[in-house]
Amino acid sequence: MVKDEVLSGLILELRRGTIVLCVLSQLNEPTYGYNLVNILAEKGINIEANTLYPLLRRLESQGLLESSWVTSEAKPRKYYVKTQKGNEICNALKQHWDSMVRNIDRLWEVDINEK
Amino acid sequence: MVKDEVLSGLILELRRGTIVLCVLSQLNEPTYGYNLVNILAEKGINIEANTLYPLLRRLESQGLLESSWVTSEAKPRKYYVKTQKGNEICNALKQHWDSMVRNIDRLWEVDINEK
DNA sequence: TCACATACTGTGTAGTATACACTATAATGT
DNA sequence: ACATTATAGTGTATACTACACAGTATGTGA
Repeated sequence: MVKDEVLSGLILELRRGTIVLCVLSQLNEPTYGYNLVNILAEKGINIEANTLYPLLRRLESQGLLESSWVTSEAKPRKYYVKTQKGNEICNALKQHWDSMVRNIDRLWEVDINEK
Repeated sequence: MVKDEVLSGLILELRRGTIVLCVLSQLNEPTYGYNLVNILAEKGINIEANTLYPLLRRLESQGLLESSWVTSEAKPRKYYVKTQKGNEICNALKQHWDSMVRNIDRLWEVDINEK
């Protein structure tokens, strides 16, 4: 069905951008990528590991996250955590998100003054 | 400030994808592009005309919209309206949007069972 | 009548991001 | 031994938005 293809493309686009918001929201505590995938999945947000890794690196290069390797555990893991800048941006982004959500909801309200 | 550049980039990405939803939501009645820009702007959603036009064409090529030129008025205008398929997809997308919004909201809830 | 703003649609290009397939390795369970 | 899971990484194709630019017609003020 072609309809489904179009729809899933649009859904893909919808998710886009929100992923950063999701990731940032969870990184108050140092967390490694693989774990983050699971945390988000539990909360209904599915993101592929190989989509997440480049994202984490990008956010780090933008100064929103900082990372450190921990080798004392069984497997070497790279822990990421929000920087102060990351925190500020996360908050600003969330605020923007909330207002976007309100605006979009309003689009479905019936306009009483129509015409 | 570099922070603002990063932030506006992320906001850009956040908007992305939602634009289709916004546009579809308003096309129950035949409307032309320029007018649609104004309608959305009134409702707090700003989109450049030259961003909208390619989008309308794309949605038409995907079968979600259909268009017709109206030349009887002062200026020739191209009116777009949702097709039935467009309507179905719009509804499905909105449903998906709502559940995404709920999931994301939940990310900010404090987890009582933490640890 | 000239200039300019505004209404209206269109196109081309660059930047950037996600998805997905693939590589790689070590531990753990069977 | 072998399969699976845990863990991180890279490269490429695809697709979209933003933005600058093009182009026409109408109305308006000087």
